Amino acid sequence: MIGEVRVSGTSVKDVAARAGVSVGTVSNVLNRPETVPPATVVKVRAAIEELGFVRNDAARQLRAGRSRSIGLIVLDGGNPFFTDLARGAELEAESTGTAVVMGNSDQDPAREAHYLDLFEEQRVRGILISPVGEIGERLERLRLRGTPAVLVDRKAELPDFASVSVDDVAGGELAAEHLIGLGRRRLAFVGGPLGLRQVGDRLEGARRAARRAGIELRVIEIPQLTVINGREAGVALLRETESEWPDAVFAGNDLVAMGLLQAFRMTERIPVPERIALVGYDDIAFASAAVVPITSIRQPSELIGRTAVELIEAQIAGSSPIRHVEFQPELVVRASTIPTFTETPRQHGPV
Amino acid sequence: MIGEVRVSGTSVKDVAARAGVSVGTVSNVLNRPETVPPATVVKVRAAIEELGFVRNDAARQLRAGRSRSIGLIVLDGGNPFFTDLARGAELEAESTGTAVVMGNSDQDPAREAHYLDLFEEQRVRGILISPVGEIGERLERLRLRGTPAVLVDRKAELPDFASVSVDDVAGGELAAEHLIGLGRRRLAFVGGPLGLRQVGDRLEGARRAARRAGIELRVIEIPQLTVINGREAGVALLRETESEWPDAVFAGNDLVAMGLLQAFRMTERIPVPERIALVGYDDIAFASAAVVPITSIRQPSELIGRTAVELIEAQIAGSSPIRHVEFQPELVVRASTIPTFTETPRQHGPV
DNA sequence: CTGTTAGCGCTTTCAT
DNA sequence: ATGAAAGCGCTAACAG
Repeated sequence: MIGEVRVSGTSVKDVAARAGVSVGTVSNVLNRPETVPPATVVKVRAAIEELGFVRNDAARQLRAGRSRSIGLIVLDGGNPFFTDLARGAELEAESTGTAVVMGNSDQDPAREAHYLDLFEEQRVRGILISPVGEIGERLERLRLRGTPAVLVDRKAELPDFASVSVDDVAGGELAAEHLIGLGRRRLAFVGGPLGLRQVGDRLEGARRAARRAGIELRVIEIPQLTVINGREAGVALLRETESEWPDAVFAGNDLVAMGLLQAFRMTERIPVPERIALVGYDDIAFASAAVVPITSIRQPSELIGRTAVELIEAQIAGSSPIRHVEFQPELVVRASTIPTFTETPRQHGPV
Repeated sequence: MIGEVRVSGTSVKDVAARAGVSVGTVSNVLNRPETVPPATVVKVRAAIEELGFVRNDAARQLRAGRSRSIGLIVLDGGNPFFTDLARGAELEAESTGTAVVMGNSDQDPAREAHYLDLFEEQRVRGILISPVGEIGERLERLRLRGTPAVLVDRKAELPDFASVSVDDVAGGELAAEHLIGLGRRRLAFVGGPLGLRQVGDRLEGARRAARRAGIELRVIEIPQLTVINGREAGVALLRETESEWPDAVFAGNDLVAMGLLQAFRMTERIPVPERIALVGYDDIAFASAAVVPITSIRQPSELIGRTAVELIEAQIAGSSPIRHVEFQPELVVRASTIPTFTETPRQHGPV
């Protein structure tokens, strides 16, 4: 039924015995084969093969003091924005033989703390985190104990913290200016929680643009940036008398925009963009494939991931002149704001 | 600039010294506080706090012989199907204090092997894998050395292998029967690589249904099940003379279906489903939000993940009566096959 | 109830 | 070029 299962694995000692050499030599074959005579290498490799020896990483790490992984904590594992970011981080880390392990906080501070503890216990090389709340202090303690961290998708408040962010205020302005430039006058922002920096900043940017144009900006807060919450907000909105409706909505991210779109198109039949124009955020691959392709604010997700890993490595090397990188977002116009706009697929990315 | 960084962390020994107890007691406070007098616990906890002690997981694992993680290897980290599956696995694992670490093989056997090696070196509790090719032998060796594995999204060929799968042949039949039932007579299957079991099975199911109905099924193979490949296949298809076009396409998964849809709607203006009907596979959340909501074959992705973790745990416990679980897929009809169909959002799932 | 100790498997001096 | 031995930090068995 279940077959022979060797409970305790074979160790370097067994390999050494089998090959008729010492454990030191086995270790050398494993880590610096060039320092060992070819004949010995062959012998040892054969023994490894015969015994089915597999190096115990825990022992290795214990000895080394640090693991060869980088921890990544994201706000929403299901959001393609973070998936893309993670892939960028992986690609960058791969080149130095480092693995990226991802944890999903789901915007829950407790889960966030849990992963922080876990990663610290694992002695990861560094932590990339898109934080839920204020964790400067926690990260500072971490650093003092030897685990560097880099904030991703959020600018560091504390001076000596590395971070890779995108200017969300500018992004919010881009979105609102685009809508206002289109002649829209009844703007609404749908997103949340507003306490989340990214969301707050995007709203702030939109507010500035609205103020400049002398128009109002209605704020509809939702608990999370998800399709479901977007759809619910959309349904609720449509229950109001039509004269109350906005003529343009800026969604906190593309998932919310997709939810709103579903509500507008399904529950009722509100033409987008004719009756209500819609702008999302992140430019995830699926935004261009939506019922109505969604105008969005693009963030260089993969690049953010890559850069964050670079900053970690720089911090480890201790030769870090760059402490903070901020990218600029970019407006990508599609049919959800301009009716006759020819749908264009996303230019880059693997999808 | 970078502040004091304590290179070597504090250990149980330091904590013991600080608290004026022995290391054994510290360990007891950490692992079995109920066996230690409250006063001592307080003292030790205070010392831990003051020293900023963080348990070294590598040492713990070395001692324990196994880690508290489960490895998951997926074919496509960007595919929401696998994201959902991973979340199911995490939720299930969480209850026993186990972490799930995910590796993305991207359908590359080399990357797959890499993660397999990595996970084995890490002495994970078990491995969940959606394999690229035939790896029965490799998994058998793994099991012999003490690491159980469960195939996910694929039925095990070898008798004594646990697996959690969905009947892809039945899924393919469902899709094709639906299209045929709608009166379509020129069917095409777009997907690949055909060597990938899931893809091959879905095609096989479609073939059976077609044969039964006495109609042809054209096969268009693409290198990967991605939006890009789907789009390219769609564009190529439309370059043929119109009389050659199929009137119904069954896509290997929803990503491919979305790509095809983009091609049909953008490059040219082919009405879906009037001119060409379209069925996808997986029923990812985004399928219902597509330009034309996509009819799809639903797989219980989260449940697959949960179940796989259960099977691993059962295997570890050695009390496993169930070795193989197979779920049945389900047809979800949307506008991409029935023109007047009222768009329905996905009923379940968090998005 | 608490302290002492052996040892998990590996790497890395230090000798030979 | 290779071998012997120390020690990374933790836990559990055993002794007191």
